Amino acid sequence: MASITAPGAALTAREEAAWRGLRRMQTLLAAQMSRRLIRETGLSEADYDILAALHAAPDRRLRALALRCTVQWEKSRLSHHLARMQRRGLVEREDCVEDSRGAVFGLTDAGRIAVEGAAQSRCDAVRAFVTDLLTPVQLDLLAEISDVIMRALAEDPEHRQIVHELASDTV
Amino acid sequence: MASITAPGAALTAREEAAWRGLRRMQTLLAAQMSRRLIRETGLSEADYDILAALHAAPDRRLRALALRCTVQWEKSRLSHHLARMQRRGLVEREDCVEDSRGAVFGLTDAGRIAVEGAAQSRCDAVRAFVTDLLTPVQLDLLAEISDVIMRALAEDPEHRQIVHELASDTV
DNA sequence: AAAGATTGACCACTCAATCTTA
DNA sequence: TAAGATTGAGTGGTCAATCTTT
Repeated sequence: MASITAPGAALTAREEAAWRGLRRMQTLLAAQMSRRLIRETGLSEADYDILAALHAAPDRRLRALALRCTVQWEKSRLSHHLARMQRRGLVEREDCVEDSRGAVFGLTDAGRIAVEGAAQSRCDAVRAFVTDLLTPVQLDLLAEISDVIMRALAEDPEHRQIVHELASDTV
Repeated sequence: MASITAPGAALTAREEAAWRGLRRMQTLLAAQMSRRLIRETGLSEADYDILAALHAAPDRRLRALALRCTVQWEKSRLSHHLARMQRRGLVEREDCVEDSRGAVFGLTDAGRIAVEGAAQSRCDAVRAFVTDLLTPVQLDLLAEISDVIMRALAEDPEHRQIVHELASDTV
């Protein structure tokens, strides 16, 4: 349905089904996962990603740059998000000693408690909506498919800049 | 990495890999696809979904309600988005004759031209980033996986309301 | 000049409240 | 009162411009 007269060649039914299915699943999954986690833990997935990265770091503190490599966000997004998390008391900002241009962010006690409390919820949610539903074979295949697509995206000129930006760092 | 002490049971490496892979792929894919389509066609994916639905409709016009069933959006999102598209001259709003509460939206000439011009770009982009990269077997499996997850999401109480809202309509 | 980071304007989405008609 | 739709406030994201340090 809804296949407009495509001069070259339209998507086959198989392609359309795979693409529409992927899109709808992705949207719904993200929306519901997000609502559930926020309700149960007070943290968004974005919050969790940041806090988990800090939690795993040597001294529970990381440079903004290192965080950016981990979560792979635009730098302005990271900046805005960290500012909001700081206001909520989840992280704290310090100056960077080895490079005064830099910024270092550390977990506050509240942040540590929040992320530790959220870990189980997240795990349960992932199980309920993804991993428990698929056979081991499907699970591996899904990882493989994601990987193939990711690789292609990484080669797209659009993405090159970001990769390049990040590549020039010492993490 | 970043697996915080989970009391119950943490995700296995296999699960983490599949989940993280899926999330990152999904984010990157959406972002790049979106940038590419906007650059090439001036339409976002959301725009395209709406215009394609209208284009496929009997008289190139649909009630907001029918549109909502097709794209499965929150009603406020649809309302805001249609208002913006109307401002851009892509759709036009009329009153609904059989139910004065309703709203009917139709394609403008500009809208028709835009969506017809975008069809090929969209098709190429889907091919380049998804369907060309996968074997037929992977493609079918991907559709199947999406379907399984969608089904589970649809059973979640969170989603029930939306389904119920939409179910009470005559499309 | 280039790199690390921040800022402000703007856009899109969600939630809850509202308005109108059935 | 409930259904179809709109509205406004609040949140999170992008882009481009900026500031400071290297």
